[in-house]
Amino acid sequence: MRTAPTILHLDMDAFYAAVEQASKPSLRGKPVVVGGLGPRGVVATASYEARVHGVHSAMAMAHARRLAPNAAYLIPRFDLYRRVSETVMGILGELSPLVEPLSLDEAFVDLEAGGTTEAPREVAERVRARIRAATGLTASVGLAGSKLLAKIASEQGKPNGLVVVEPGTERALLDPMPVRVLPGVGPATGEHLRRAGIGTVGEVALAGESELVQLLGKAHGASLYAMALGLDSRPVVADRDAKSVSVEDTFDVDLTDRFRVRSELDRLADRCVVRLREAGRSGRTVVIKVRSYDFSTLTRSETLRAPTDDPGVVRETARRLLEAVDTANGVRLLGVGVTGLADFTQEDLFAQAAELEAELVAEAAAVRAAEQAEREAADPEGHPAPAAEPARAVRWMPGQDVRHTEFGAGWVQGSGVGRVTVRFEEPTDSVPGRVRTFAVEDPELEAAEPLPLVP
DNA sequence: TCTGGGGTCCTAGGACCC
DNA sequence: TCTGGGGTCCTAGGACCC
Repeated sequence: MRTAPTILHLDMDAFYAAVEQASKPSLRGKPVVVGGLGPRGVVATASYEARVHGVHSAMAMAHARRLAPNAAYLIPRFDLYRRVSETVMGILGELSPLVEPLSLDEAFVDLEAGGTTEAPREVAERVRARIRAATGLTASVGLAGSKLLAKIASEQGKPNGLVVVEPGTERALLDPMPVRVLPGVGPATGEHLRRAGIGTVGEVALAGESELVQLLGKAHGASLYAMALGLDSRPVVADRDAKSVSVEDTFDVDLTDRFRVRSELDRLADRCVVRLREAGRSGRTVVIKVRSYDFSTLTRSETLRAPTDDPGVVRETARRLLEAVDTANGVRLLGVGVTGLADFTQEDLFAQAAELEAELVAEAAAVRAAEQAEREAADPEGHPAPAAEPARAVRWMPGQDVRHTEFGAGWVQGSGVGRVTVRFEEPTDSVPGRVRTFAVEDPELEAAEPLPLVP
C-alpha cells in the first residue's frame, strides 16, 4: 500500500461507440449501439445517449432495438479500435515503463515507476488532454494507492472525469458501496453474499475472513476480505504473455448436419492456428467448445506430447475431441482453442506465412476429397449430395467503410432488397454528410480502410 | 429479452510417482 | 497384507472481466 495516489487507472468512455461517433459526424450526440447485428448478436458498447434508453453492454441486440429503435446499429471495426488503442497506450507509455493494458480501452499505470516529481493529479489531467488531442476521445481516470481503488475511482469519474482517492480514506469510501463494485464479485458471488445477509463492502469486512472462506472458498474468500478492508498490494505488471489463444463462432441457425459441424470445426482450427502463429507461439493442449441448442456448454481437451502450431494436428485433434460429443440436437456455438503455450521462435515471418497458406490449402483439398468419399459412402443410394455451403452474397454491413469513385469516403447506413445506402462523410467534417443509395452491385462502390480520427 | 467473443483464475477429482 | 501422504499433471467446469 502506498502513501501517495500513484497508481493510475484509465478507462476510455464508451470506447467503441465513441470511436464511431468520432468517425461519423452524423452520429455525434446521437444514440449509437455497436455489436453483433445477426439474430443472436449482443451489445458490445452503447453510447451514453443510448444508455439513457436502458441499453447496456452484453444485452441482446433484439432487446436493445426495442428499447432504442432510433439508435444507429453498427458492426464493430476492431482494426480501427486497435489503432486508436495503440495511440492511447503509447501516450500512457510516456508516463511510466509500467503500463498494464486490461483491454483495448483500459490500463493501469504505475506512476511511481515513472519517476516523475509532478503531482499525480496534474499528470492525470495532462494525459487526459493529450488523449483528447490525439484521438478526439474522452477518458476517465482514477488515482489511488492501489489497483482496487484506482479502478473504482475511474468508474466514479465516468464519463470524462478524474477522481483521486487519498490514501487513508479507502475504508470510508468503500464501506457503503455494494459488494458488486469489488472485482471478482459477479452475479453468483453477489447472490451468495446476499443470502448470507451481506450487501455492502462494509458488511463483507464485518463478516470476517473465516466466514467468507467458508462461504466462497479459500482463495476467493481471503482475497475478498482483504479487498473489503481496502488492502490490495497487486503490482502493475507490464508485458504479460498470453496463456491461451481461442476462436469461436455462434451460428445464426443451429447446426444439425454433422458434415457441416465438422467443416466449421476445421475452419475454426485454421483460424486458431493463424492467430497462434501471428503471436509467434505454439501450444500443447487443444480445446474444443460446444454450445448446444439449449445453451448448455461443454469443453473437451487433449494434451499433446509436444507443442504444435501445425494446422493438420490441431484439426485432427479437434475432430477427435468432437467425435465424443453428441451434436445431433443442434449446435449453437463451436470453438477451438490452444493452451499450454510455449514460445516458438520464428526465423522468418514471411516464409512462415507462405508455408501456412500452402499447408491450409493442401489440408482443405485433402479434407474435401475425404468428405466427398464419406458422403458417397454414407449415401449408397446415390442421392445427389447435399449442396455445399451457399455462396456468400455481397453484403454491406451497417457501419462499414466504403469509397465511391465519384463521392469519395463514406460508410454504409443500411442495406436491403438489392440496395445499399451510404452516408458520405469523414471524421474531420463538422456537419453530417449527404446520403445516397446505390445498387449493391454498383461497381463504383468498394469496401475501404477506415480513415484516422485525427489528421 | 434470450443470451458474443476473447480471455483469466480457481477448484476438484483421478492418475501417477516417490 | 494393508496402509500413508505429498506433489504434479491432466481434464472439466464455473465464475468473472471487458
